[in-house]
Amino acid sequence: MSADVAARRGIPDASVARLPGYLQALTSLAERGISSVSSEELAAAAGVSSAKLRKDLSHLGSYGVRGVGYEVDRLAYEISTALGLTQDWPVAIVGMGNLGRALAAYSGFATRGFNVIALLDRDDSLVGTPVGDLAVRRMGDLDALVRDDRLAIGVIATPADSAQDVADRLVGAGVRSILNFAPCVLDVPSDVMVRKVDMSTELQILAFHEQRRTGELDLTAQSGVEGVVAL
Amino acid sequence: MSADVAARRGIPDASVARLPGYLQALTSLAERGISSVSSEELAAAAGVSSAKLRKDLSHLGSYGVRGVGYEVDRLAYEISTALGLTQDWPVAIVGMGNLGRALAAYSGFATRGFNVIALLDRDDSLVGTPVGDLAVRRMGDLDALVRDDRLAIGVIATPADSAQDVADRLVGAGVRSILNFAPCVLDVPSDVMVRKVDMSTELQILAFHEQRRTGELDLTAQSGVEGVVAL
DNA sequence: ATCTGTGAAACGGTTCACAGCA
DNA sequence: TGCTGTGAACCGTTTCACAGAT
Repeated sequence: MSADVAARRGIPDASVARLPGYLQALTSLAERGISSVSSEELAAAAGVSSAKLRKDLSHLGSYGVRGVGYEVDRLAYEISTALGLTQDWPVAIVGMGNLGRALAAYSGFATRGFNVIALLDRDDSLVGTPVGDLAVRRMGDLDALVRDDRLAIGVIATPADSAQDVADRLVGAGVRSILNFAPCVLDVPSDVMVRKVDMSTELQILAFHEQRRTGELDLTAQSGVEGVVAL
Repeated sequence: MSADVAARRGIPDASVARLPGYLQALTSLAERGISSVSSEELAAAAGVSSAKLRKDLSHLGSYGVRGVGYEVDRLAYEISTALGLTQDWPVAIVGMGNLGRALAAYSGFATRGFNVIALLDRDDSLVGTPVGDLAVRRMGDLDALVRDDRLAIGVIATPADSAQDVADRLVGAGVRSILNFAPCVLDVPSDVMVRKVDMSTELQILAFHEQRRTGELDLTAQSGVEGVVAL
């Protein structure tokens, strides 16, 4: 009755999220002149278990050779194809503060499949300022970018309080994939995909574990105690 | 027989990862003068389902009132305590390239529970350069930072090829929590926690879904076809 | 009447263990 | 023999649905 996930070209989300890591590891292996890997070796390089790696790759097809392993170049090509990186995706970065400028200068974008075609800022006094190879443009240019340059992905690098407004403009212009660096939740239509990157969140998760670790010393003495509340 | 996870103060990883989001939402509500929320409202503000929110909060304790909801300040305090944000965590950023400088200038750190106490770079010619309030220091200062300033969290903002070396030095100095912005896997002892933030990975995940979407048009005509391979 | 807190069911993802192929 | 590809068991997470508190 319900649409079978695997049947409709469906790779599980968790697998998709790991494919870039495999691609990174494969690229690194290729640079070192290695042309063939076992699932064990590639898994170690990507920081996952070999069973997980094999299961992930099985969703793409059968590109390994039993008893031998995977050909590095071939597998890298297949993963690139699965991720849609055989074409270059035009990206626009919105918000030219510290973070936005750092992202604009980041060479990792161009490395694999992405092309920063525009830098935008809501503040018209910044418009025209050169940042790297590009000049800052105004938000109003968004529609033209989507129409003429097939802009597909927007990166929000603004403060939290203008992020929703920027998201609305991106969506209005036809962008349906957003990478959000602002520390807030974006409200977008259900057909728009948002991924969030937030360093405070990551640090807070680290803090949780760090705190647990240092607090452990006091607890080992009296095990089983549950009702200890600090107040 | 096996140690019960929940009994030993164990909050599930998935819940911990969402607590910062709840805290963000609560802070935002508090700023708007709202002092009480239902699980439904808070869940909407944090972008999750209300059932998930309630289950997450239930791991911290019973801080809501049935028939009423949660007191904003109280819940924010409880989550802060659970995350270990009642104390300020000293953080060092390693790598003073574009990204490192942007992170150093990022005000979001100080906002909640973190204090950037040092900026480091392997390149001694950068040592002494002022970046914001701080001057760049040499890697050799790490031991002193851990010993004298209780440095607990290291942020790696170097290129990929020096990230492992930096991680080794951080671990050697006694840092056991690392936030890695370099696009590579770090090899560290099992008691060291690493979290990775990688914008290329995030963009590649977006590209996958974007590609799926545009490819969909061709597939809708002939449903159920599985063996279509682009080669 | 309302909304939290939570067992129980359903789901998705991971790990196991081995059949299948070179 | 060696390593991939995969059904089946397992485990953590999410969702459901309602008992319990105010």
